[in-house]
Amino acid sequence: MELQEAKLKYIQTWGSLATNWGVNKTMAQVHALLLVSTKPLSAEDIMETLQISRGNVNMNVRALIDWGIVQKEFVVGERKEFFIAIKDIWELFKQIAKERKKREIEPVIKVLNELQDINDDSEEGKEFKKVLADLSKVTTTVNNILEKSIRADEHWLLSNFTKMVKK
Amino acid sequence: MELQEAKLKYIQTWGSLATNWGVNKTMAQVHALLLVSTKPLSAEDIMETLQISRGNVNMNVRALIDWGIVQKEFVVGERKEFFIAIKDIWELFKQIAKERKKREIEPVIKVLNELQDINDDSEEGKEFKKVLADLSKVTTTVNNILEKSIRADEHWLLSNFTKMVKK
DNA sequence: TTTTACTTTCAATAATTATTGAAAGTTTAG
DNA sequence: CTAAACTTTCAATAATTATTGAAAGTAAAA
Repeated sequence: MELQEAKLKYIQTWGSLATNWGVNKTMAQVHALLLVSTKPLSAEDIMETLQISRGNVNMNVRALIDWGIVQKEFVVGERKEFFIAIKDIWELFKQIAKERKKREIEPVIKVLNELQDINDDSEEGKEFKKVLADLSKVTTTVNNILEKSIRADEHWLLSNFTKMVKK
Repeated sequence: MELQEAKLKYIQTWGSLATNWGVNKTMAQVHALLLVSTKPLSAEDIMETLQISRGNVNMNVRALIDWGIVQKEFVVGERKEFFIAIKDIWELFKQIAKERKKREIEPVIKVLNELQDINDDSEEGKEFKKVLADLSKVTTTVNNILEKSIRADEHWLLSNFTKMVKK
């Protein structure tokens, strides 16, 4: 397979996989494009390669910057902005873990806590409390693992994960 | 807070949280409803409680069964079908892990493997191969953890997770 | 200051995804 | 067998989400 062909295939595929996990297709493609680009890209570069509008590029690049996985970069002699993606994949993994924790896990923990105090001692009430408590336990455990992963360095992560899997 | 109020709030909240992670709102609500119900529910029960159509109930219950987290149950003397959700939260967690692994992680690994053999020894080619290799490494590691978790019993999971977090 | 080169915003529109509900299909009872 | 009680399907429609593109905003250059 040729390099350019492989890159395009990667970008396309990443986009369609993303939709399976509820991620905007274009956002995934922009990220994939920046990830495999050897040089910083401008909004125009992205527009051309992905055949999308200026507004769309702006929105999605902004979202990626919000996720902390893309950064602005200034090129000497150029007035416009360029963008690059974090290339260190473990760093990328940690950054995504951090954001998902904040956006997805923490709100769940908050809600579960709010629901805890129920004034009901019936059998049904007890069962409901049990379900809530169990959900809390799993969620908190997942949260703690993410927390730890985010703070860890690559070596710790790999060795722990590997240890876990081997045992 | 009263029990019924809390249950409804839980069902509602679960639905809106779900949309943040790309899960169909109704599907999440149906699951939440079955999870906190002390008895099996019929399609009609679900229709009434969530105020949705028969077709919608059928589609979403089917999807939940597909995910392996809801089961059909037959009630003596009743002709129609009833549904119950897996109540063991660790079992639920494992089942979801299993399905996500199959639906989301494995396709990624497949694509990354397909892209590996590129005929290009330029600097750019090497960099692209490096990105692919790194993506493979992270994905495979995550896959292995899920694999192990799925096969583990609750005690193993908890103790390992806890150990991991404490260290 | 004015012009130029850009970025951002957002109402309109397109594309996608979810939902309805009635008709068709299936199974059990009589 | 036929009728009744149920489940499933799916075309039509509603709701949601993504995208466009032109206008407004901003900042550097002249």
